[in-house]
Amino acid sequence: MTVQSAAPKPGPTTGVPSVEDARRLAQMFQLFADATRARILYALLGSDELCVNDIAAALDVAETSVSHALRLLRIAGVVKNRREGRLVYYSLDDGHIRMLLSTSIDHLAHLSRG
Amino acid sequence: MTVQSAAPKPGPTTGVPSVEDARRLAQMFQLFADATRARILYALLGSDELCVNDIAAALDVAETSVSHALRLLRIAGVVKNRREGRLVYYSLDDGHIRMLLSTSIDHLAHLSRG
DNA sequence: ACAATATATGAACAGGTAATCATACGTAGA
DNA sequence: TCTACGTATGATTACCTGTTCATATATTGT
Repeated sequence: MTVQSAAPKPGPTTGVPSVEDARRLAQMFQLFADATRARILYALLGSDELCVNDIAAALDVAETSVSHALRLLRIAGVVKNRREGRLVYYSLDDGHIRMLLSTSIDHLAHLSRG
Repeated sequence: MTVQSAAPKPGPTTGVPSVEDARRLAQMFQLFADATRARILYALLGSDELCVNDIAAALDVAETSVSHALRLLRIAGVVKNRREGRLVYYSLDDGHIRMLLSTSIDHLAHLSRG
C-alpha cells in the first residue's frame, strides 16, 4: 500500500504528545468513562464534600461499589478525602477537574441543541 | 446498616445530573479513554485537518485500527470528515472538544508538578 | 472494464474491568 | 472488651472493547 500524504511531516504544530503522555491522558479519561464514577464526580461538583454513604444513597448504588470507585479516583489524584470519626469525606481535588467536568457538560449541551 | 448522613437530602445543590445524563457523559469520556483515540485527537488538535493515512503513519498504528477509532469519534460527533478524491480528511468538530483536550493537558501538567 | 489506492466494516479473539460477595479494618460507645 | 457502624479491599465472574484479519466500498487512472 502506497501512502498518499497530505502533510509531509508529522509536524509538531503545537507539539504532539508522546505515546507515554497519550497513555496517561487516556488513563485519566478512563476514570470519567464509567457511569458510576461520573455520577460521583458530578455529585461532588454540586456539594463540595460528601461521605461515602451519602454518595451511595444519593446515587442508589451499593456502598462497596462506591468505595471501589472512590479508591480509583483517589489514587489518580482526582478526589481527596478527610476522615472525621467514622465518616470519610470526599471532595474534588483541584480546579482542573472542575473545569473538565464543566466543559464536558457544555459539550453535551452543545450536542443536544444540534 | 444504618446510614449516618451528613447531608439530609440528595439536594440539587447545583443540580445532580440524571442517571441518563451520567451515562452519556461517561460514554463521551470513554471516547478519550483509549490511547489510540487520544493520540488521534491530539494529532488533530495540532494540525487541524489530517487524512487517515497521515494519522496512521504519524502514530505508527495500523490504518484499520485508526479507521475504527475515527468511526467511533465521528459517530459521537467529536470529529467530522470531508472527502477529497480518495482521501478523507478528519478534523475536530467543535470548540468544546479543544477546550476539553487543553484542560486535560493542563491537569496532567498539574499532577506532574506535584 | 480493470487495476490500484484509500478508506470502511464485520467477525473473532484477547485483555481489561466493574459489580458482587465475603471479609477485614478503623472508630465510637457501652 | 464487645458490638455496631462506616469504610476498604481481595477474589470471582460476566461483560465490554480494541486489535487483527479478511473483505467490502469508493475513487481515480488506464
